[in-house]
This record gives sequence, C-alpha cells and structure tokens, in this order.
Amino acid sequence: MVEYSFLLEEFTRLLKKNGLKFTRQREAILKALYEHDGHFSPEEIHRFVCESDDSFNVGIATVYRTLTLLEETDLVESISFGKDGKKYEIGLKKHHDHLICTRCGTIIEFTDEIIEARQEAIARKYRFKMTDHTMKIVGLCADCQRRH
Amino acid sequence: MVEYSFLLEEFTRLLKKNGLKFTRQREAILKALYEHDGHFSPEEIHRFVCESDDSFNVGIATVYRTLTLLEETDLVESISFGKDGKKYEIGLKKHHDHLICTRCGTIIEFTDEIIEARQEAIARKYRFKMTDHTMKIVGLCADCQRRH
DNA sequence: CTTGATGCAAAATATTTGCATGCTC
DNA sequence: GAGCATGCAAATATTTTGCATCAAG
Repeated sequence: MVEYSFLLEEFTRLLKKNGLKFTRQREAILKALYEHDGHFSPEEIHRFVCESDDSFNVGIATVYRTLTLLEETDLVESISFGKDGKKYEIGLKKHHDHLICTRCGTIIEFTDEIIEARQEAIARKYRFKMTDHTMKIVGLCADCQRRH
Repeated sequence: MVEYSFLLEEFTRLLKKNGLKFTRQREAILKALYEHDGHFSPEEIHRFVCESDDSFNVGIATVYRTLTLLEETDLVESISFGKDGKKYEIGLKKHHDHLICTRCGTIIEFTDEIIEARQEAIARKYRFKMTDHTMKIVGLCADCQRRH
C-alpha cells in the first residue's frame, strides 16, 4: 500500500492540473478512505468523516461529489455487488480482485498474475484501451459453508 | 443461447419447487429479457413489458420483485458499472465476461478458457464454494479511441 | 378455497441540483 | 477579489413496502 503522503501529493497534483481546489473536506474524505481498510458506501464514508471530528460538518452532497471526483482520477475505485449498492475503496493499492461471500458479505482480495496477463491480451484482441478491470468471484466462504 | 421453451420450463420447475406461482407478469418479464439482447435497467425492462401489450399493465414493483427472484435462481444475471446502476440480462447463456467502453457504454461479451480455469483454482485456494464469477474490463473501445 | 402475487400509492432510500455563502488560490 | 466548493434543502430518482384485491394451484 502506498504512503498517505504520496496519495496526498498525487491528489493535490491532480487538482492543480484541473484547476480545482484543495479543500479540507476533500482531504478528509480521501483520508477516511485511506485509514479504513475495506469497501464503504457514501453513507458510511460520510459517517467516518463526521466522527473523526465533531466540530467538522461535511454535507453528504460533498461526499458524493468528492467520490465521483476521486473515482474519475482513479485515486478511489468502486465495486458493487448484489443488493448492496456501490462501495468505494482507495485505489493505488496493488491491483487486486475480489472474492465475495454471498452469505456474510466478507470480501477477500487477491491477485493472480495469469489472470492479469490474460486480461491484457483480451483487451488487445478487441482493440480496447484498458483503463481498469475487475473480477469478482462470488460464492460461500469456508466459514459459511461450515455453518450452513 | 438456449431455446425460450427450455428457459420457460426451467422457470416453471423452479417456481414449483419453491411453492411459488407462475403468473402472466413473471412470464412477460422473463420473455422481455429473452427477446432483448443486452443489459437493461429495471425501468427499461418495465417499458419493454408494457409496450409489448398496451392492455397489460405491470407495476414497476412487480418488475423489481421478479428481477430479484430471477436473479436468485440464476435465470437472470446483473452487472453494474460506473454511474449507471444495475443492469440485467438473461442468464443461462454460455458463461461470458464483459468489456465495457467508458465513453459510449458499448458492452462486448467474451469468454476465455484460461481465465475460467484460474477462477476455479482461486476459489479452491480460498475454500470458496463458487456460485458465480464476473469479470469486467473497462476502457475505451476502438471507435472511441479514434473519435477522441 | 387457500395462499401467494399484483398494482397502487406511500414510504423509505439514494443521489443530484440550485443557490447563497464561504474559502482557496 | 475571482471563481470554485460547500452546506443546506429541495428536487429527483430509485427501490421497497403495506394493503386491499386478484388469481394460480
């Protein structure tokens, strides 16, 4: 995982490049995602930010706007599955895919070199300029199989 | 692609098995998905059904309920990407993954044996009982790269 | 007939937008 | 100071639910 300082630098660089402003709110949202390991809804992220500092009120609209912004710049990625809506996580991790348990919702991250290579080959075949790729394997995790 | 009659048979079998009823609405929704090749929002599917027969009014709530039902039985699958919400398509196709263009929204389906095999190996490794898996490669399609 | 299914409308959620005001740069 | 960003509340959009009624089995 990258250092927070690097992430922050990258963020300010991107903002500057696009004539956008660096604000306390934007930083807080990025930081909340950095500090919490996992996948969260806009609502949850909003709560993180508000809880981290009672005197600091961030509007939910700002969270949505900022997540959209962060996703566009790939600093943050989203995943969605089943009934649950979109969930966000910090990008710039080593690329990884997800195993998702349909019963308990556990998400396990993994990477596989062979799959990565095949994905690139497929994008080439269809003349796609690949900007991202995701893979989800859904099923029952070991625990839930046992408990069942 | 499977025959519609097979799909229908499978559907009635599953309904019976679970003590559920076969209704005109449920059939119409399944049929709409069979007849339209692609990925559609609940709203779009609702429109398909209503347009197919003016005198036949199906509530949007029924569409949501039926899609949930169909997805649970794997007769229908969903995919979601970017700003757009969940989109549904007929399941029971040969399994396939998706290439999605971020500019024009085009979705191309593909399959890759190597990836399929790796997915199974990974599920085994983490002791997951895999029930489904999906892969999305997102980027710019050939046309949009040119137009850009 | 019994029980699940439907349509409708209302409720609950989720997301976006307009606008006056506040903050970066 | 100029102009983007914010919070708020209102407007939309999306999805779920309660309930009287309908219809499949």
